[in-house]
Amino acid sequence: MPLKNVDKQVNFSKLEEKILDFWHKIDAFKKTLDKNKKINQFVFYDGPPFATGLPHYGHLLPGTIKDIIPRYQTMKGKYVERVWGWDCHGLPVENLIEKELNLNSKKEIENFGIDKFNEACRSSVLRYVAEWEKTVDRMGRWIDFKNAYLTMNPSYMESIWWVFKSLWDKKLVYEGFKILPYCYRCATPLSNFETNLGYKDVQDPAITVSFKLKNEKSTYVLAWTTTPWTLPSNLALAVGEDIDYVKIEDEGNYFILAKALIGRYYKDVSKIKITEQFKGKKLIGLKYEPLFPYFKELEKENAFTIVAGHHVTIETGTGVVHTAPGFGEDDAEIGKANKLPSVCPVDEEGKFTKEVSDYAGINVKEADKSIIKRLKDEKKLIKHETYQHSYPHCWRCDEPLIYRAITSWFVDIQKIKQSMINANKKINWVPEHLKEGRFGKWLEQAIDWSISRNRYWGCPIPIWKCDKCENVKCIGSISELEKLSGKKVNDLHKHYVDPLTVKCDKCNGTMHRINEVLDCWFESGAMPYAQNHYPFENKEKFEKTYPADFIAESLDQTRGWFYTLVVLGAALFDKNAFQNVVVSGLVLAEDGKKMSKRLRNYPEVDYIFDQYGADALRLYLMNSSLVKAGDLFFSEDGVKEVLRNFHLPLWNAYSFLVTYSVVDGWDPEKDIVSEKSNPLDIWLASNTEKLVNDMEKSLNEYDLQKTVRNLYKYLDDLTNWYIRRSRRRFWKSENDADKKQAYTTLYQALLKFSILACPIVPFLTEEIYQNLKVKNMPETIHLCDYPIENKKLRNLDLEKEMELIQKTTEMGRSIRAKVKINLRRPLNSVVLVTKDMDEKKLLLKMEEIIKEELNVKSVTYEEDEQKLVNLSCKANFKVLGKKIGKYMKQAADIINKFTIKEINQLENNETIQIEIEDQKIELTNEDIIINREEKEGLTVMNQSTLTVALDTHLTQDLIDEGIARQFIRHVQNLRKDKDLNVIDKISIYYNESSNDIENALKKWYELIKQETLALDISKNSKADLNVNIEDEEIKIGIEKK
RNA sequence: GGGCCACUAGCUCAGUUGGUUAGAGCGCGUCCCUGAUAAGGACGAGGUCUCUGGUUCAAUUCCAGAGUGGCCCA
Repeated sequence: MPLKNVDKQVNFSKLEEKILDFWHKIDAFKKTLDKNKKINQFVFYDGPPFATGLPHYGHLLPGTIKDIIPRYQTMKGKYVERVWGWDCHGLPVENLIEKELNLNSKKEIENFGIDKFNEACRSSVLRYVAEWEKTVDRMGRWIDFKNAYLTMNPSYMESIWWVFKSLWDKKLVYEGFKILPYCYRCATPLSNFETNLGYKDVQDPAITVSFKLKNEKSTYVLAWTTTPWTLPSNLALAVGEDIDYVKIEDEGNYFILAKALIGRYYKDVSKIKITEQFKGKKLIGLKYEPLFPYFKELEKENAFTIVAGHHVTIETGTGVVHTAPGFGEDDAEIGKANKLPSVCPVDEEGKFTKEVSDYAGINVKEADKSIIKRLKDEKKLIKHETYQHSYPHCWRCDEPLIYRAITSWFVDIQKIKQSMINANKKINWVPEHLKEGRFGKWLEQAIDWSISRNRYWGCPIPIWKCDKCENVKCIGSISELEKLSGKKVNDLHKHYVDPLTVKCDKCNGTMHRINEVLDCWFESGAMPYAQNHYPFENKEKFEKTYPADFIAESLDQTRGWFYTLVVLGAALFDKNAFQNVVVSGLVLAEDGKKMSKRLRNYPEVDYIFDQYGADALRLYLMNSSLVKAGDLFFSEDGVKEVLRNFHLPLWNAYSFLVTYSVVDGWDPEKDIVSEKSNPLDIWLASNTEKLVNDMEKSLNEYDLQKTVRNLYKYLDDLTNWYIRRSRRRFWKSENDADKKQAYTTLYQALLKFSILACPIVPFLTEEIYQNLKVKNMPETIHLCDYPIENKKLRNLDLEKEMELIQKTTEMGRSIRAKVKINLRRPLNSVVLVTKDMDEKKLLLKMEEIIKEELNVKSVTYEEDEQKLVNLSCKANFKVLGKKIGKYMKQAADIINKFTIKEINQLENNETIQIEIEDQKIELTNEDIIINREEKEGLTVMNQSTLTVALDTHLTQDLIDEGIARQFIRHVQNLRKDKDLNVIDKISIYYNESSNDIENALKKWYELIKQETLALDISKNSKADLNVNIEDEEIKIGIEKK
């Protein structure tokens, strides 16, 4: 069947919607999966997003990458299962439900009922699924939503238990006290990645208080803190061993502080009396009186002592650090090192406990003020300031975090760190620097992973503890729990499993589950196992699909999913969970700020789809450093540009083929010819194979930016060289052999290009394919095999030749521009000057193209370039530098002064000897670079060995032909203005004109008729359009016949 | 405070064994071309390759330090 005519006025967005319908109708995605089912797997894992928000560019970006690579691999014959996943658990969901149910604390949740709360979470966690599916579908991403894994499914959670138990059995889980950032409103510790979400600049009170030394008269050590509420828990003071301290006398009292910080407390340093100066070492071991009475008795246990601390600096405060081991990481470490006790008199909700009797029940932050007031009254407050610093806040409720000792469950990262580092060595990171850089560094300094959360909607930690004895049991499956509890278990959520008790096998006591649920990152990291319900089901399948060949997410997952995948992979199997990872960067708004709904500083995703389509967005995102973890300022103009630079040229090339083939009745079913004799055709075919090669290379390297650029480059060659050069071959009226070859070539090029580009721009290429495909070709482009380079079609010489011709004609055009002779006016000849015989041979071969491109009657060759250019030379630094090293500079000076004679000698492969500091250096042709500079006043251009000169001498014939050509052009414009078809015949009219024009028209009468499809040309008053030919106004007009 | 990345034309970015005329696209200016093209092309202006040191015959490139920005960690 001949090709179907296409609409030149194309709406790409509408077209995409049509294609989407088509895919749905034929179930295209499924067919591409079935094609390679179960053979040759290429394993892809999808990282689960939360469905609590709507998808945005930050999702579409990795989503596009996650679509392109699997599409490509599918076309390479791989079976690429793509199953979606939803992250269901965790604080984001809880937070949302709390707001909706107007619950403001853990107590309120518990009063409300954990069961009701959890069910509320369950029922609304998937609220935006429909929107997600719609958007993901619209962007052209193929992925299976129907079988999506849910982290809240019992089977998924059971696998999580198995994972946990495996870690437990390997002794990789322990319970410990850790100082953790803690949100008292949410009553839960936060993971380190969560903490980091909420750093804010805030002002806190900063007070300096005095600690009275024991056994020394009126002597006080000054310490500084921004958390006054931790002072009741003070158990030590830390000093730097090598820091200089001074004792100062001030109105009968003595104060000790770091020498470097005196200025903070005394404006006039000259007036103060320093009575002593010493290193911090001297202070260590001294005892002081507790500031508050609450833990006085701990003095027996070594509290209230001055100790050494590595973290002490003279950056802030007094150089003495107040130490409360229950409330700071450094403090806790110091406490451990000095065998200090630890106290933590603050409850879950951030209120002081009974131990601190005066403030019991008061929120610690609120207690700050009265603590300060009391210290002031007791004259222990030396200074009260406000301090601005960056302090973490809860990312969900905005309350300031506090640091406190918490019972928490940990994964012992230290034990498996080496395995993680080894696993990382096997991972191919794109971009590469992440491997040893950000991710590698992160692994090296990884601390133990706190995996317990004191929350509700999550996977319960499967640990049961005995009420009476120390016995602890980890349960790793539903059946084990059923057996031990004697109850049927259908659901593993907290409100189902917490009531289940187990009889202690050591003391006959009752074992209850511990309170905590798992960090939801643990669940997403366990996705390779849990999505298959491994090891309870799908053992074989799992083994075949682990590790993944490919994953892609954005940079923020370095500490998230990438990390947890690596941790669990290393812990369970001593393996890397994925082999290749493409890391995408951040999509920022055009103003360089974060995209913000509130600021409306970016166009909505749907708007972009409607206006420009998904292909344009995909290309735009892929053709940026986003695909190498770089940032991008999203710009609507950028998307629009894609339409201009990719869609339209491709569409025009396609519609060009279709338009003419329809006119000629050319039919790809019957009229494909195998022979190619025109160099342009051979070149295009070769160039297409080059593209095949380039695409394969860049896609195998996961370099999407390069991939897109390959396409752009090819498209430019196709439209601006091949088609432009070949136009006439398509509209010559005889249906000769050359024309058939041209159709065949362009057809094949467009078809192959479409197939090559279809993983990246799946819609546009499908549309083109649907028209181009013939019998026995797959029903969708995405079922095609990805092309393999056909080396037989490659013609490297020709590729080079064509480059030379392009260069030559560019130079010629540039000369025309310079001397202001436009291309329409023919010239007698172009003179090509080259000494390079190979080059000359090529030029000879392509003479026809050169003549046409430059509109000259003949091409002549010249060897003596010195008529046209001045020769000079300089050293070839790269070559010569390697040979002679430090003599380079002097050699360069000598070479610069070489005369024509010496240059010629070298050019004729003779050698020249020069001498530098008694060193004899032999110079050859290779060691210099010859510069050619066009002689002034000549119409000449030079690039390396090739010089192009135009003979600008005009004859009457040339002038006449130029006139005729201009006349033709005006007529063609008229045809276009009047929307004539390319086959419509016309009559041409013109009015009175000078003899010059008259003569030219007469002389070129036949040419004009032929070019414009005119039946006749006559003087007629119907001519009404003013045009300018050779500075003369005439009127012309046409009429359709 | 530490780590990673970036810094190249007005804007967005390429630029690998270090080699002397540093590129592309967009934008701007001038011109050309238009029988595939809501286009296309040519030419031009526009660069201390962030700065300072070092290594080297030679540094945009390698090293060290500084600055600015982004991200991450604390």
